Amino acid sequence: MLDLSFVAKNFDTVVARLEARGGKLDLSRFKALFAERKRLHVELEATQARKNKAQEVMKTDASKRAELGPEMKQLGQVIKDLEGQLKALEDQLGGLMMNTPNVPHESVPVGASEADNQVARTFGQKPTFTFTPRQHFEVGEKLGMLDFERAAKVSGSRFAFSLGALARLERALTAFMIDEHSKKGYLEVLPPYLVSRQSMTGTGQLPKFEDDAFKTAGDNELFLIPTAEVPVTNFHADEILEGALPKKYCAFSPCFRAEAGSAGKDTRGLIRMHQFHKVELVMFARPDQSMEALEQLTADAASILEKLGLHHRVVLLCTGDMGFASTKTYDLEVWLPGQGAYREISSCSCFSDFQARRAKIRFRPAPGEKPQLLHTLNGSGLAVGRTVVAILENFQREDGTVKLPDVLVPYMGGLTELKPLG
RNA sequence: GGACAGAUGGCCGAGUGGUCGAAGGCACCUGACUCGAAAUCAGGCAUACCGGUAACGGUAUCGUAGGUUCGAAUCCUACUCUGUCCGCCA
Repeated sequence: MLDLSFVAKNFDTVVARLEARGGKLDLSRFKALFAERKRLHVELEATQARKNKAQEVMKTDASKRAELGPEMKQLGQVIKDLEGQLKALEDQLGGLMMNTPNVPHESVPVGASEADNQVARTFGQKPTFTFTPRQHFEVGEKLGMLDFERAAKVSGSRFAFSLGALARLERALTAFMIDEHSKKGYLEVLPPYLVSRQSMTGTGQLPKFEDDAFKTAGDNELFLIPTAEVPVTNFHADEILEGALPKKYCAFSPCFRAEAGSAGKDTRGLIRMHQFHKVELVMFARPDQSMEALEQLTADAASILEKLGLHHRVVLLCTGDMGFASTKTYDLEVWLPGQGAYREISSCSCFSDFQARRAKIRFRPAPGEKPQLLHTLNGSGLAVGRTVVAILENFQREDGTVKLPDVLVPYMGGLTELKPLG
């Protein structure tokens, strides 16, 4: 959520920068609502002050109580009315702001769609093949290790069974990623996979994107996490962090997404699932250091791809392609030779104080100083399922086997390649 | 699922319907003492908004939402959360 008074003071600038995101956003009511809120607020306070003065008299002079009583009661009613009006206004204003995305950072290129994103850097080169590389689902099915048909029978579309060494590969990748990040000072966290409405609101998934989430039926409403970002960022909700920043966490979790609105997209394979695994990096940083933190976090995520030997590029998203809560985002896009395309495997974002304001996460700049909102960041480090995809497509051989990256061999119990299940 | 207890400032914790924005302690800040530190002593120290250059003044906030009352941290109702015990359970 944006800061109300900041928006009020810099209205034209804020609107201009939000419009760079594209889409429709109507803030025309903002100014009128804000002014009316202020007027009501002043009036309410003046009335309350009058009542408090009279109250003071009654407190010391009991004889006036009977005399002033009825008038006080009436004043009380006026105050209640004003409070009601004020609350209605604040609800409207709040609703407006809850559905308003973050302001893009000045270093973000203005653009309408992913076509306007900028490639910041590239690692490695496209591998060459002496045969036509297959898509990952063909490789997986040929190995007998990937089963979409039975998953459809059991759960429906956008689910998969992994079997044998491929299932193990997913587990190995997870352990590898967490070990690498732990070495760099990220504290491993195993978070809850179900969270409250409040937590989903804190990180910005709600109220605007409720359709994208799975939630439990029944009285105890809980949401299946779409990413570990939600529980791990909210880990520090309503807190004042006293220690050194940035604080760094990494968390493995399954992620659940309804994928409403992506019907027809990536219908084959593991790219877009209702359930997938992800190792997430989360940082809490000082506002004056959050941009450096984003560079660091992005580099830390990319280092996994480097160690796996996967060709990829780092893309700076333009204003039109960023997520709702983000002020600046880098995507890591890995090369998939089977698809002949770069695909997102990690998204690293700085949210400035947008999430911190919603979730009330603050820090104390120095002992004795006032707490202030900090900046939150996160990024995938990496999406595990898509990493499996990348390995299958990049390291496949003509005979259908797949060479495993050297760094994973210890995690695979010495296994160096995937061979068809016998 | 059943029974009971609780929710107060950064933390702990006291609190009688008006004298409570709230005792006391810890932490923190400033000063004194000291070569320096510790200890000790003195003072300061909640947040947000409004007005004011400022000093300062005003308003709200004691889990959340309501209610009673001229007046609520204090009484009533509902809700949420936490703790303890019992049951069930990986």
